[in-house]
Amino acid sequence: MTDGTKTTPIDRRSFEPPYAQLARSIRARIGRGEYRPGDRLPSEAELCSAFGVSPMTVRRAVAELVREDVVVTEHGRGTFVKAPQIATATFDLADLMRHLANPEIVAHILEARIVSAGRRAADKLAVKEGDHVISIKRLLLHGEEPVFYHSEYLVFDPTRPLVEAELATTALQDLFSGASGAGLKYGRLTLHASSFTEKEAAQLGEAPGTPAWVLEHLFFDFDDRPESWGRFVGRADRLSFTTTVGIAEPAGG
Amino acid sequence: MTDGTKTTPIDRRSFEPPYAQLARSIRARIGRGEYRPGDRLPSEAELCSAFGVSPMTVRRAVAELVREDVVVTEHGRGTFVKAPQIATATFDLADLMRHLANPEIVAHILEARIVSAGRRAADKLAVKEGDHVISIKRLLLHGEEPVFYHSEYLVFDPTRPLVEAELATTALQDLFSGASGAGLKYGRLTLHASSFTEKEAAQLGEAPGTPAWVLEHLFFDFDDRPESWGRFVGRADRLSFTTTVGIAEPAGG
DNA sequence: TAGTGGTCTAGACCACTTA
DNA sequence: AAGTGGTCTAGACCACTAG
Repeated sequence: MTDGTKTTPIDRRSFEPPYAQLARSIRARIGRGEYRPGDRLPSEAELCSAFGVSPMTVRRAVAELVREDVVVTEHGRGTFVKAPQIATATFDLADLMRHLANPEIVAHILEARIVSAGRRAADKLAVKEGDHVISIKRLLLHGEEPVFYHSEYLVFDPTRPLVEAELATTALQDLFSGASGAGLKYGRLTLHASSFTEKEAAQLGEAPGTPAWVLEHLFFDFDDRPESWGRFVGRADRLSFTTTVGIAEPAGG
Repeated sequence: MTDGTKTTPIDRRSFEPPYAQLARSIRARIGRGEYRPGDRLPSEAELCSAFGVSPMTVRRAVAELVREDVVVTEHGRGTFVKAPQIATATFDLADLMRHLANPEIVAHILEARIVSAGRRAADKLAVKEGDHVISIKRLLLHGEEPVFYHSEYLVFDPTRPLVEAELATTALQDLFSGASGAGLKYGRLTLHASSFTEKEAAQLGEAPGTPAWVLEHLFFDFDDRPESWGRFVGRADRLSFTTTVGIAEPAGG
């Protein structure tokens, strides 16, 4: 560094690769406040000579910090430390998964039959209202206690293999990890804050109007045709989504 | 490729760098179903010779697809196409930002004064119950219409510069982009599905019990001390979070 | 013009998997 | 042993920014 502050050297015998050590070292200096929001980091050339690594290695370390939203690079000017921002936070369904991946939770099929598509299902699945679709209702149980209600509609097409796979999916893990999705190209997920309908409340043994999460999913095949549409519904107060912006871990390294 | 299928060659005069062209090309092949979930991609060496680029360039392209959760690499085995997974979806606050970054929306300060910390605020801010803290209440208005209510508590410490910066923050943009956060190291954000309290409902002109989003935020300084704790509250039915898993865009390239 | 990040090359060595 | 991804080197040229 140009300021003469000691830098932790790279340990080439470590299991941790140099780019990761370097990223951790810079992250720690920011975390200790040695570089403050708005400050410019040493240039890549300086970092190269300070740590004795090649440019590509430095770039990889910096790229990692950029992904973490801890610094921002400006072409021709330098790399600058960012203040933690609410705006760029992301929440991931891992929180939901921790909740549901519990092996004690099982998916119980309440109903699986052919029905006439209602207006909304027909719209989502790009079929005509009244056309046959497959309806599957599941209850996700933790022991005796229902925790999520799942309602799903599948396009009724004997030439498509999705249905069998879906019906076989009683293990919740598969439902989420896409085991039945080998014929699917992409899906759109929407997270709503809502409250239980009468029907949902009855299934879950809750009061209608209780705050609820709704995770809606719509999957498409490789011809961009909708294949399935459904929603998970569960009590709001048992689940929240948490994330961190800025440098989460206490300063070290 | 080994199967003899035509590959789009790299255009070196394009504004789009080779690694991006290559990533797009592979993504398109997956999107067209030429590589299906579970299939192995050509090895990096094969991609190098097929596209006439160096190993690092191939790796960067593949790394991009890994980040997108479209493929997974397995050391010593190969790179494999993944089925779209619910489990790995992430939602980002950009949706909320689009909602709030509207220049017509302004933050109106309802109240800013020194109060005694209640139990919850004291706990979050690591002060004693009854200690002085600064309370700020804001109403986020779209024209005449209130859309979000914001309640925030700041540690009362004249040696800390945060307070002035926070009070000056009437522009909502700053509140989110961390303009007042130059002295902050990190923050924890939590997203709840909930419903309006009496007080919130009154402020927003809604009925108590209406479904609502709550975005809670807790920020720490460079000594890992809590600095501010607060929450945004808004109607649930005006906002949802959407994301995509798998290959979103129609096949091309 | 000098300094910065952005990209790429053409190899190298290693660790892991499979046969 | 052969093939795969994981990492790194030591440069190169370019585009952008600033004085």
